[in-house]
Amino acid sequence: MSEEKEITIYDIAKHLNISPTTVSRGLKDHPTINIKTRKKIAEAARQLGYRSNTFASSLRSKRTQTLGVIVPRLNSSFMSSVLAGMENAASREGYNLIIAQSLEQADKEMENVLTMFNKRVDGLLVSLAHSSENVRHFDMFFNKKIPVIFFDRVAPHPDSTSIIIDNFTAAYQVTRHLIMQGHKRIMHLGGNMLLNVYSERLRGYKQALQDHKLHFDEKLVITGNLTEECGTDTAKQLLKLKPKDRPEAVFSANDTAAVYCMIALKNAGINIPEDIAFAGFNNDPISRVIEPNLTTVNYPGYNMGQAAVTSLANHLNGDTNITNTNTIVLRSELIIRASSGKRK
Amino acid sequence: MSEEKEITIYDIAKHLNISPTTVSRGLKDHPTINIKTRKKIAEAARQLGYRSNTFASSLRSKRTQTLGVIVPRLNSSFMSSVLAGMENAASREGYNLIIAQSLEQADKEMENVLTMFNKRVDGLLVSLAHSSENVRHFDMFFNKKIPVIFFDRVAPHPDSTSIIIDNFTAAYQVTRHLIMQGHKRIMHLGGNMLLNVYSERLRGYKQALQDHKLHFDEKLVITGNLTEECGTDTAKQLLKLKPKDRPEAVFSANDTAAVYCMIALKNAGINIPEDIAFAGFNNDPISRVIEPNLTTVNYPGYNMGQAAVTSLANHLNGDTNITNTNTIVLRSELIIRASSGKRK
DNA sequence: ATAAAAAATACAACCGATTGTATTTTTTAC
DNA sequence: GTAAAAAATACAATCGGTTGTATTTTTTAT
Repeated sequence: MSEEKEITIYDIAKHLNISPTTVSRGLKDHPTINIKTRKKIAEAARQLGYRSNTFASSLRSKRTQTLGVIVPRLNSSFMSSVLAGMENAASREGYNLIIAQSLEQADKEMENVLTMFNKRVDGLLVSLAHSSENVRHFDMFFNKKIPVIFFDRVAPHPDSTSIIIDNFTAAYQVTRHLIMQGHKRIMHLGGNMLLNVYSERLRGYKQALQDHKLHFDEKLVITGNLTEECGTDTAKQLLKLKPKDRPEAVFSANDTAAVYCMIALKNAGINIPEDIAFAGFNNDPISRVIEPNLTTVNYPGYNMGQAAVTSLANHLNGDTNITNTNTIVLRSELIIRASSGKRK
Repeated sequence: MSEEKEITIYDIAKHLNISPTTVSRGLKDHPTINIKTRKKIAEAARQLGYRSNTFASSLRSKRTQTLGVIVPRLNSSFMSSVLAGMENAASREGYNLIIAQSLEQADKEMENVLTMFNKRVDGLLVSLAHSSENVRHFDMFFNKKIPVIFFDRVAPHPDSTSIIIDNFTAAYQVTRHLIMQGHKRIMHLGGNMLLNVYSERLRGYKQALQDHKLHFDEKLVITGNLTEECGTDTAKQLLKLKPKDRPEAVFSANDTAAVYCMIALKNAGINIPEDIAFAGFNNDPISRVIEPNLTTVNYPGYNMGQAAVTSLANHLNGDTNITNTNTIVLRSELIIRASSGKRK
């Protein structure tokens, strides 16, 4: 049963004493091949353990049944959900995923794009790196009309579709919720404002303040990289202030920073939410472990991954044409937990 | 700038008036090609908008520069670290990753194996599904001498290498630590004992008890799927017992179950570690958020991913021969935190 | 200056399937 | 029975790199 050598159509041809052409056509049920011959070929193929060589055939055809995925980092709770959803949909649609990470670096992202291009992926799914200031490195895809879908961290481009949540509205709702809970001086801890996700959240925050006649104070907006350290540092800043100068609530653009900020404040004896309320973004697992549990926005990563791949696959199958679709907005939801409770 | 026709090495050759062979070798920095020629080729390639045709290349070289990865689930903290490490190493070694998840189902795993086989991956990296009772479905790889590396959830096989941590010793250390803290009746919350990782941890637990002259009580071993729910359920069981019958400490085979068990117990007014101490496994982010912080074992996922890919790549490059390597054991470490403190 | 060694480049076969065209075989029509 | 039409099969070029070996060019040694 051990097969040392790869079986080719030539082996089948020799075995049946017919030509390779007939075998090739027979294997794909070409109508000019006698039906009895086709049966014999199929039988021989199975018997000999033949498997088609996709490279040889792809040399001509164009499709690889492979999708490229480029993400900033693989190891975040959100991204791993996205990938799980993508893999699930891809598997269902008969595609494979080639995955690469940009590590937030624009040059690595460019490199990844090139690799995907050379690998002849049928389509590309991208969440942009921090340092990607434009999307010109995707032009090779656009020029060749290979579909590109941006998700989460997107950039507007006429030839591509974006899949996002409504960050503006989500942030608006978070902020409004905090306001409704009686908090007036609300701080926003945001990310890199060059990225749509963070700038939109800031915009939602501002709009909510304005709509509720609250003064927008520039000093209450801090931007950082939203890591653990960033959260801890923010806590340090807060602790330097006199208690009465401290904001009454903090709306962080992600859960990680919120949680580590909370931990540091709690260690300093500050009560949450009585002294300072908190809200985050993403609905990471840690948001349900921190005490008090963190109010946050559920970010449908799994669905986003599925949606992205499904759209792409439909486009490639010709079922729908994605070039007419500019943006797909997924539903997110505010999850209210104890951290955003009322003031004492 | 729009390129209708694909540029090939023949076009570059003609353009520079040299042979296609030289172009081919020049493009991959073959040392026998003059460095000035290489530069000229690279320049011409960029100018003409050349992209390598991987099909043609794979057809001839029989190598796809692609590694297959099959994991139970993509969206866990540990697995996403592993993948990040794998991607990092793969990128460095010039390989791409095709990733699929088995969702813990043996039949899905078999399907994935077949896909990877037909995609002609150069090697396979696998963490086994819960329900995989044997590894016969990998025989097509073994027969063809395509290297397979198992990591984390492994099965012994003469033709493959396993990359693991020393689960036995790690569990031994956790248990010993709990004993040293003064805990005597220690419960073990374990996973599917058909999997090496969980059976080894149980073994380490037992051995530590024995070495410290503690009686092993079968009733103190519970097995489950180690999910949040499993943790919560375990807490319910514990709460049903009379306080004096409760174990003094719980050693859970992962952090998720430990943390959710702790949360449920805390909600019921039980103090940790004064009433019951806890220790987990994996060093998930949640272990540093739960209060008290969870004593656990740091599981070097990122390193494991890197090590797996690096070994595979070295083997494929012929640098080392992996068939002589049975097992690679990575260092793990006990991380002592407050949850395993002394009894009141 | 010349032979030997090393470096650089070229030749040509090859990987395995596809496809337009040619050839052979079978069927149909008269 | 024979020519024309239809069906079935075969030939040979092709896709675009790769690679062992041969050839040419350059460098080194004597």
